[in-house]
Amino acid sequence: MAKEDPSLHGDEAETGASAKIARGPGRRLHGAIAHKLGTAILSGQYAPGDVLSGEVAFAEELEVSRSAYREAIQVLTAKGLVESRPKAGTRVLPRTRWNLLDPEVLAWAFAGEPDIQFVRDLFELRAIVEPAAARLAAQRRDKEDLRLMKEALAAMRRHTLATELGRAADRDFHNAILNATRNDALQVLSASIGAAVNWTTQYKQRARALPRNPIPDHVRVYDAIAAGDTAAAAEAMGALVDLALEDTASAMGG
Amino acid sequence: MAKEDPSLHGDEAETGASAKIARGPGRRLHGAIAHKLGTAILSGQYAPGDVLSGEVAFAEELEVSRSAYREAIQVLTAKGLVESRPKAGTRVLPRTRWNLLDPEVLAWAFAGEPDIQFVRDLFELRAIVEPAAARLAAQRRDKEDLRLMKEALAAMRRHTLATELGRAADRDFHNAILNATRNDALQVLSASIGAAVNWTTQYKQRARALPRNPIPDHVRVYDAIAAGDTAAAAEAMGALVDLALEDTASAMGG
DNA sequence: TTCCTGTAATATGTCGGAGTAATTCGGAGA
DNA sequence: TCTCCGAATTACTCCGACATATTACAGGAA
Repeated sequence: MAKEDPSLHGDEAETGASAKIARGPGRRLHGAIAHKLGTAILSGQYAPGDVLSGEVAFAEELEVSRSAYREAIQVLTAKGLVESRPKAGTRVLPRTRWNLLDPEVLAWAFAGEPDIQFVRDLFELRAIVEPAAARLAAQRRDKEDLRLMKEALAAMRRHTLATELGRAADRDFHNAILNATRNDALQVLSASIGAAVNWTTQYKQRARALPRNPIPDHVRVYDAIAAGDTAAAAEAMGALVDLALEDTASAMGG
Repeated sequence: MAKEDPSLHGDEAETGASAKIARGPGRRLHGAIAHKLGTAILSGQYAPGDVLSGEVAFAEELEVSRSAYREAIQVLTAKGLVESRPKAGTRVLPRTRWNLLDPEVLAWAFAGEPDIQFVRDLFELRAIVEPAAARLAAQRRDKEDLRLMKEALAAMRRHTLATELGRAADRDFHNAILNATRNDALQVLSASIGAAVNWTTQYKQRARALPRNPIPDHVRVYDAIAAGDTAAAAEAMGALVDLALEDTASAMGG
């Protein structure tokens, strides 16, 4: 088994052979353990049905207390990744039980090499949800919503998408649209997917610099929403996500 | 899974002095605490920004050990409901941070009197996602998928929706459709929403007996998927969820 | 007033042990 | 030989006390 400690932290002084857990400044110990186990499960290192070696054995191996290990297991259980029962141990649940839309699970899924099929699924879901969100936004937006969108759009123009500020403005733009839908469930879902999908942006940028100027497409979405044109808003947003899909697909070689 | 509500609310003789936790046979202690706190938060008993009284104080009040309390807090933290920092206590996070699509959070939201607006949001999301799922299913289904749908449909005819067996067949039908989409993310999302929405079925039935025969509408969906007619499948499924929405809305007085 | 620093309050991490539930395996009966 | 049943084993579950780390807050200095 690979003893690789993927980017937890390099500031580990000792050269221990054990897979010791090093926690960063902000990160809590059980959080670090949960991250380690979560990424291991999401990356397929543990298959569904596998049992994580006993509580005491595992805690010993990681050189942490059983309490810390247990709290980490609680987190994984809460996300539907594992289930632990007396005598039987802690087993990895089938994939259908996982809360794949949980932001943290999504982050774990993208921590290593993301599964192409899963990325495709997410884009597909996004292509379903985002245009519908734009349609609702076109129905329900008020002046304040439009002001926020316009502001974000201006910021996107000033800084390009190549800068962190520009990407933040992009997120602001989409958040403003989601906010205008007045639908909490939709908002949470879309934010999760959006964050995960944006994780793939790094791949995109690695492949080649920004493939084209995305501003006009954003403006089209804004105009349609401002005009209250539901069909046009959905159509324009659909084009926007299709664009992102193409770029990412070509960058990932899918 | 159909988990019966162990109803740890009603069977409490004591009045007010101590909010003692009574856990059912299968339920673990920290699970019961998480359920109690989760429903309290979802029902608005704790507003975002409120701090849950100190760890020791709270554990004492509930007459449980700190370990059990802390593990419960880990669960809530994992679902984005709360955040705890040293000295500052455990605070309820703003609603936008909650994982509203988590099955357990959804269950908590529907444990008491469900928020009308939230129910409406969920139905809206369902009306977006399910037709799209049917469209994908029409594209990608194979013979095995169709066989499962047909089987579920037959079971729905035999038992009516008034029986538990009939409702199980209804779930099977929808699950078969989701399965045919070959999209894990979509599947998880739709299953969560579907389960939550079906929770409202009890309200529906309380208002009046089945308002109309839903079988023909299901058959329309099946026929469209079997024929590979994407547009018809989406349209038929849209009609189905609209029907459910109307029934529930009138039953809830919304 | 503003900034800094020290302290107290509170959550986090650790430990070992008792309790409990479920799997497993052996034995009895058919 | 097969099935059923009970007891031992085993691993999770819960507990309470102790040690540590972090940080909000207050009080003093510039």
